[in-house]
Amino acid sequence: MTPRTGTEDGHVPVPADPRHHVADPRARLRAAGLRVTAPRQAVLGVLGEHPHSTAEAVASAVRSRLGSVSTQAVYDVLAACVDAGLVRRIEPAGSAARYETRTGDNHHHVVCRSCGATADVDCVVGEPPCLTPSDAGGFVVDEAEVVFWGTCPSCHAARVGLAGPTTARRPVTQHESHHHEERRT
Amino acid sequence: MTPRTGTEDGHVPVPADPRHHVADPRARLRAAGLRVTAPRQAVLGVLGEHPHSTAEAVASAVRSRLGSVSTQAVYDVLAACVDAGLVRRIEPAGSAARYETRTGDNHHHVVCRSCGATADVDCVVGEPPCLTPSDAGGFVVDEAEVVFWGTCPSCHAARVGLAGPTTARRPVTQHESHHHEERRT
DNA sequence: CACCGAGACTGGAACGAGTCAAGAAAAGGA
DNA sequence: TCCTTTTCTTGACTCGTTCCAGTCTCGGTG
Repeated sequence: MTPRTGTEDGHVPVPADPRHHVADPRARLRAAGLRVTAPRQAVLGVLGEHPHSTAEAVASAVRSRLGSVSTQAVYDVLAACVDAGLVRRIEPAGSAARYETRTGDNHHHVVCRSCGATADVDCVVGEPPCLTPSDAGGFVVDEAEVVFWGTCPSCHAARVGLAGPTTARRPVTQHESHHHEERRT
Repeated sequence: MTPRTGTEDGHVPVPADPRHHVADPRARLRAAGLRVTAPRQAVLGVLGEHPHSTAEAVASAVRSRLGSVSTQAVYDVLAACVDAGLVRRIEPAGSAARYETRTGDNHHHVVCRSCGATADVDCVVGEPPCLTPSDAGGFVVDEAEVVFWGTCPSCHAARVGLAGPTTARRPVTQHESHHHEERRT
């Protein structure tokens, strides 16, 4: 994800989007039976603009809107929203958890190995083929989660035209984010 | 840290032999060009017997064989083996990393939501259908990782016993009960 | 429209899983 | 065997996240 610096404009004028995906946070909170508070609206707003943000990224974005919000509050809000089904939490290996407001459809993700950028991928072949493992060893499966690993456009470009010095790119992944796998082109 | 130029790249992948996870640890280590040490043999041995173990589980199992081995040594060994392609590391959301000796084939996993038990699942429809997302948003994808979430046989039985059928699909990500382990395909 | 209680936030400490660094101990080729 | 290289031991430390206890506030009620 790209935590751009300039953080949004104070309020979202309901851009008349197709679904209520990007609808007014207030409305969604109410609909979910959750209290409407500033931190919650802010969190939903931020996530709407920057999907796949980490808790910390959300926290700082929220702070830049509201002034000061405790980290704990952000975690609480996120947890509450996840519980209520307003937010989905994904946890790609080797990085902190990321959150997004697109719920309901079981879409998947592509994650960049080098910078951690994440993008949505609609369900693979149209229908969920992955939902039926040939043999689940007796498990009762209720969800299939797919993560595609690869290289995002910009990292790929950087790598191809490389020879470039260590221009401080965005070291998004602090933990071991490089599982050198390759093979299989 | 971005995987900048080279540094620790260029490891020589071991010719993946499907039977490797049954072979003598010593032989495998040699074949991979790694030194043969007691901790390493023990780690591979343990993983052979208990696939999908966490680092901590491996550590304690190894200790019960060798007496005393530092946690750090276990992490080092695991990392070395992963690098050499002798061990694969998986990291299901909400639990610590797990390791297995079955490498080479890109198989997937089923994870039990309530106890964390993990089992292998052979690639879904025979061939990897998941490897080709319809639209990867410009990403260059090189691997697809699939995790099936559900309930393992014993947890399922337990649940059915005292409540209605599995209807509640809530994210049970609490620290799962310990040492509830595997079952093979 | 002030009141009140469950449910939100605050701040700080605590935790689990891993990583880093420096030195002691071995593995194995010469 | 000796010596170099790699591995193991200790122990401090980071990160992301959670737990706790106290304070504040949303929003339903009198």
